[in-house]
Amino acid sequence: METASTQNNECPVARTLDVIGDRWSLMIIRDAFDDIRRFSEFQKSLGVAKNILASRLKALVEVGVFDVRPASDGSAYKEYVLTEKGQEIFPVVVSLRQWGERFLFEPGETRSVLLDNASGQAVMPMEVRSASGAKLGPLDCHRLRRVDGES
Amino acid sequence: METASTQNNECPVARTLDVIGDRWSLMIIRDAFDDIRRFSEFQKSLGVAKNILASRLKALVEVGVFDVRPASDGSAYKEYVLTEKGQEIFPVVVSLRQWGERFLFEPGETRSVLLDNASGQAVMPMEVRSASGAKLGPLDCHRLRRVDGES
DNA sequence: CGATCAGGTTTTTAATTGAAACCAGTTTAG
DNA sequence: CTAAACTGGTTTCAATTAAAAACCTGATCG
Repeated sequence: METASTQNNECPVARTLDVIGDRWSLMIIRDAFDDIRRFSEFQKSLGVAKNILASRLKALVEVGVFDVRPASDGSAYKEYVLTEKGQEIFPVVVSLRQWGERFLFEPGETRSVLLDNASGQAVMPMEVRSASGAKLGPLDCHRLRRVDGES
Repeated sequence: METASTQNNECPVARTLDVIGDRWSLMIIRDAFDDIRRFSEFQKSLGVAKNILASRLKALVEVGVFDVRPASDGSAYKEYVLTEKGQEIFPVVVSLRQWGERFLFEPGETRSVLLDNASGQAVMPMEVRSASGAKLGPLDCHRLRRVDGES
């Protein structure tokens, strides 16, 4: 599944894409945020071939994004639930969603929107911010190669 | 390139992944945020086959993420620069990066980090927020199907 | 003028995807 | 209690896609 070129890459973006960056993984995770847990539910929702779904779920479990556990309804079947690591993908999915909402829909076109349960209002657009809270664009940042844990 | 199943999907996440959700597109865009502009620079940075790079750049230009224009150094060659639509992918790339930094590196391992030019400090972790500014987790939100522009 | 470089395209081969059939264990309906 | 249907897959095979390498055209450099 992983390519040797990106696997040991020191760029975190590359590593992330290697783990969850294929066509279906992020769709599966999106569904999981919508409380889908069982194989057949994922398959119905996504329309993906069962062999592909099986291989993706297996990979996502191996990498620690999902846990497999007995179904909560007491049946003998399994369910796939996001680990904390998986839940923390939420900002990625929301930023993908917001970009699509803004640039990929015609005015008047039907779409699904993400609402805050408490207020019923749409969530805020996500922004990159500096330590002091200022909004940062791509030109306000730079990458630096660094060893973690250095003094 | 696009699948019929996701193309007319009303889920913005699905549409976004259809446009920029393949193995290389987001890597190309990440490089663009790092001021890479020319074909040969992308190729050298990514190590991707030239035909794949060419097809991705072409698709990304068609979809309005990149503009092609004459090289800024006055030579007869081209360069690929992000449109506004492309620049707005920044939050997606940063959230991918931050997830990878947090979950995909061992302590002490070399990585690249993203710093604010002004302060030299790392950027803040991205968060999903409600209209009132409260941090929202996946359980605090729900999706709703809606027609845009309704009164 | 010849060599080299930028920016691809074409060809060929390898890997991945997806559809469909199949299958074992589980649950439900009668 | 038994047959039918459902769950969660695996296997097989055809078709699509990706990747490597060779090739090509025009631009630039020496």
